Amino acid sequence: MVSIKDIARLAGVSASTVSRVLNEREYVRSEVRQRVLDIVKERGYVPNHAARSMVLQRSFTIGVVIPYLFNMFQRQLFAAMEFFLEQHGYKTQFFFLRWSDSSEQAFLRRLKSEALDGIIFVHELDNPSIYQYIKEINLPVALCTFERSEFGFPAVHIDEESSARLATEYLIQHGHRDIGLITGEHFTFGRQREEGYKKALAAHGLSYNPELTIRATSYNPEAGRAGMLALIKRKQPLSAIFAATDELAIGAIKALYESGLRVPTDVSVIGLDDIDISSFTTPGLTTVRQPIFEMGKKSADLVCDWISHGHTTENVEQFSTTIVERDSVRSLN
Amino acid sequence: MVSIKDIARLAGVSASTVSRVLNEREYVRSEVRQRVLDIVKERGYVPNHAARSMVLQRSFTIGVVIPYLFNMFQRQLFAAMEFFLEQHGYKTQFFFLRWSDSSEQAFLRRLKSEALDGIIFVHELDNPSIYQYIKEINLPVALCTFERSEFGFPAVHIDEESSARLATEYLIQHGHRDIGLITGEHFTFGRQREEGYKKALAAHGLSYNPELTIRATSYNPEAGRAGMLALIKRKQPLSAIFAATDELAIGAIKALYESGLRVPTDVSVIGLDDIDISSFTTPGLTTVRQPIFEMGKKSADLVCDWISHGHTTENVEQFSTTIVERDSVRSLN
DNA sequence: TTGTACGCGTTATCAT
DNA sequence: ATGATAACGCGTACAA
Repeated sequence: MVSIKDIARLAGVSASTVSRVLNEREYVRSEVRQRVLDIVKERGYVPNHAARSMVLQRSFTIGVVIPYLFNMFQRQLFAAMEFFLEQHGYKTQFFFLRWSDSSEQAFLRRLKSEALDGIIFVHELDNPSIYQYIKEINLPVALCTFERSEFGFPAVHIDEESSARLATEYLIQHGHRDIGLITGEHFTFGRQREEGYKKALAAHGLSYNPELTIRATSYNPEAGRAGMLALIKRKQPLSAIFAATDELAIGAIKALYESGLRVPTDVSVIGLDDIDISSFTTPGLTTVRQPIFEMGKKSADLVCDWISHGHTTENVEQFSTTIVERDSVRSLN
Repeated sequence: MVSIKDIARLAGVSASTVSRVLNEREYVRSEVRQRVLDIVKERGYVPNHAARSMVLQRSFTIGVVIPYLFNMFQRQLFAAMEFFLEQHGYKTQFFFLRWSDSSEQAFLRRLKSEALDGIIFVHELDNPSIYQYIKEINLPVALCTFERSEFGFPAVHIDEESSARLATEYLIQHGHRDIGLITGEHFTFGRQREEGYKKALAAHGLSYNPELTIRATSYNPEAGRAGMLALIKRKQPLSAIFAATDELAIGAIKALYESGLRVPTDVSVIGLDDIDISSFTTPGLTTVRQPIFEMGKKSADLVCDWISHGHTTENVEQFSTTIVERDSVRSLN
């Protein structure tokens, strides 16, 4: 492997000079600069990453913490992040976290040993001690799709409750009264979306029927399918379903068809997220859109800003959501 | 940041001893060992990654090269890889490649500066010079979902042609004669799957109608939808479609419904890959299954084996594929 | 404008 | 069984 010393020797200068050239500092005669550059190119020299991070005490790496079984929504999110992080000059290191304490502990160890320059959380942690640790060492961080105001971290998110309310009210406005909910028991957003559903009901004088709520252990299609099947078994009057995520909705639609119920003829379904695949389901899924790409960009910007300009408090950005009308909701009016 | 020297000082020993304890080498009195371990734990010391890689000349990192817009099949694949790579003690560094030469050049630069211990390609490269470079520096590598026998790299893949033939013959066995193909113009596997389709036709005395073939610019649902729409416009007799990937199939089904055609009543559809979502489409997608998880594991094993035991030639593993019967194909018999 | 010397945190080698 | 020292490749303060 060719090192800075090799280049220096070849160019007849010292390593410091090569370093100066490479880092575009002043005080280098332009003819020397050119000679060095030529040799660098000729030999295909590239600075060693480990050595740089050691002396600079920086890793040029930003960690992105995501669930091990990331869903399609998160997939779109972190593809966007990686893209913008690279534009900012950072490598992206993904941390796939399982929903367990030991997994979080392992993450903490890796965190310490890798000297990350910053972190983006796309995954809400169970254990607040990790947030606490990050705050203590003052590590630049941004939260994406949730927030924790008690730590004062920059965050980008949507108003979960209002978005869920938007979805539920769409159903109500289309004449639905017996509206079921499929959400998940984990994560704050699942509870917030449930809350939005209840508020929509209350605001329109509809009573909340606990028999119509399913709290799944996960947010994927399989959980949606199982949840819907369980809901059907309860034999409550039901004309529409609000699924807290699009993946849940996709599973619910599947279960409905398996049970001989057509969507939206017999039961209407609305989701929340607007993942890629939602426009390709049959029927197309009516849902509430989160601006995924923009949120990914913004969270990348937030960490990078913190790294270069220091932490400016009060930068929690709330993105707005909109209804995307497709074909999974029938109007009863 | 607490370093090995701090621990040494605190324990009243030298840094070498701490290092020996941490790396579980012999020649350390057990009482000293215990004292060091206690302090390490108390201070939460974790070895610095950059320093280790510098002295060991290893990064403990394996690069995984995937398309920037990875599909759901690849997503499942590299989640599996990350899992097994971590078990082998390696970090995973993802390289999202765009389909362009400049993107490949940028990859080459990163490759040099990061001193990877190995690479897994889940993405076939356009430019053979990169494979050439890797071969020259003898960097451990494994190919996943394709192979390049001219370089003698270990690889795991399926028999693309036979798998496509399997899918097409399934259609033929169910009485279909007018069978369309939607594949992609990029990547070897797209052409191989086309070849399998043609061979199946020929083997059963069916003539190949070029009007029934669509070569999309991509392999995602949107491309499948556009391809199917174009195919319908040609107004050829058509009772079934072989889509070269499940994502293509999902888009094709969508287009069919949009055009007032029902699946499988009017047109049957079969895919290839068996991605997660395929069991949740309506109707459930009949397809050919690639053993995704096993392939991810095997390719991780292959690089790790090369790293630890050197390159054993002739380790190209071909996984077999099987038909997964769901509801998107109608029997005409 | 350029070179020398040192240090970043760790491990391996050699001496004790 | 343990410690001192050199080395990995780079950036920077300081000397020249």
